[in-house]
Amino acid sequence: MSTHQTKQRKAITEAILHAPGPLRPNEIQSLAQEQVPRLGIATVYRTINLLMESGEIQAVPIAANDVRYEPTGRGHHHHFLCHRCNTVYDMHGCSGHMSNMLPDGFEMDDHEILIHGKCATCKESEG
Amino acid sequence: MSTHQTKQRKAITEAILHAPGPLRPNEIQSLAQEQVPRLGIATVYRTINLLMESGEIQAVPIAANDVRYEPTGRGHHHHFLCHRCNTVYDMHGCSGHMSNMLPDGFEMDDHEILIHGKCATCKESEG
DNA sequence: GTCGATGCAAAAACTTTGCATATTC
DNA sequence: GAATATGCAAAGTTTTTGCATCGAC
Repeated sequence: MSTHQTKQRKAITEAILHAPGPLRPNEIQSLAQEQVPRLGIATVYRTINLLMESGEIQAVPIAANDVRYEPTGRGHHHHFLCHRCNTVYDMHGCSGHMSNMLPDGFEMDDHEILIHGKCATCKESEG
Repeated sequence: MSTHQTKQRKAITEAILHAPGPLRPNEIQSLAQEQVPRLGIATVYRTINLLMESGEIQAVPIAANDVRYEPTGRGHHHHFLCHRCNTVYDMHGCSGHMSNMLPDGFEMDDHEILIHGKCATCKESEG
């Protein structure tokens, strides 16, 4: 199965690529609608699933009923969730010592870290 | 608002408490139905939300459309998701050096780590 | 007996699918 | 022109809410 390059797919891919952190499906739709106003949510979900299967993006589970999507290929990084503004930020500089937690006989492929707290912007505005 | 002690709430709480790792709502229902066969899913969700508000349990986001719930008070620990059997295991022994990733001006409250891989049972059975 | 909790069913929210039309190659 | 992609609407899922009844205190 080959795929066609459409303005919808381009707008969706670029929205995800240019975002500073992972986005929710409805956020992806809103951003992509700046390029394609009539873009439907079904196309967003279909495109998300295609991009997931092709490995171009990945899901970032943040909380109950809150999954966001980000491009693969930003290098190894982790995430910060601000509990005031609900933004997820990318963080770099993982020290990587995880294997001491691994139970005997378990095999690790990957790991993800989510830090919870308050971001600099929210700290400033609220003290 | 005070709360009543009911066999439903007891069964749900005990299902979560006695599980070896975090559970999905439908898994909680199935387990609790061993004590209360007519237990409805609405009661499960209502109880999950109550227990979350009171801080007795917490959500563990695992993947898109996969949140599980576990008791607080198991001490600091993290999770392992087996991609063969889809079980989530608790892991202890976090080394805890996260702050080197924290951007300037950000404040960290907590962190969670999810390791992906293959568990010992699946490794044995599949090689 | 009062107030909170439950079960069921309806509603809301989120995600996927079917299908006629439109777009890409 | 053939094959894929889209938008819309309908169907599936998951989670929440309304309400009459039941159960705890």
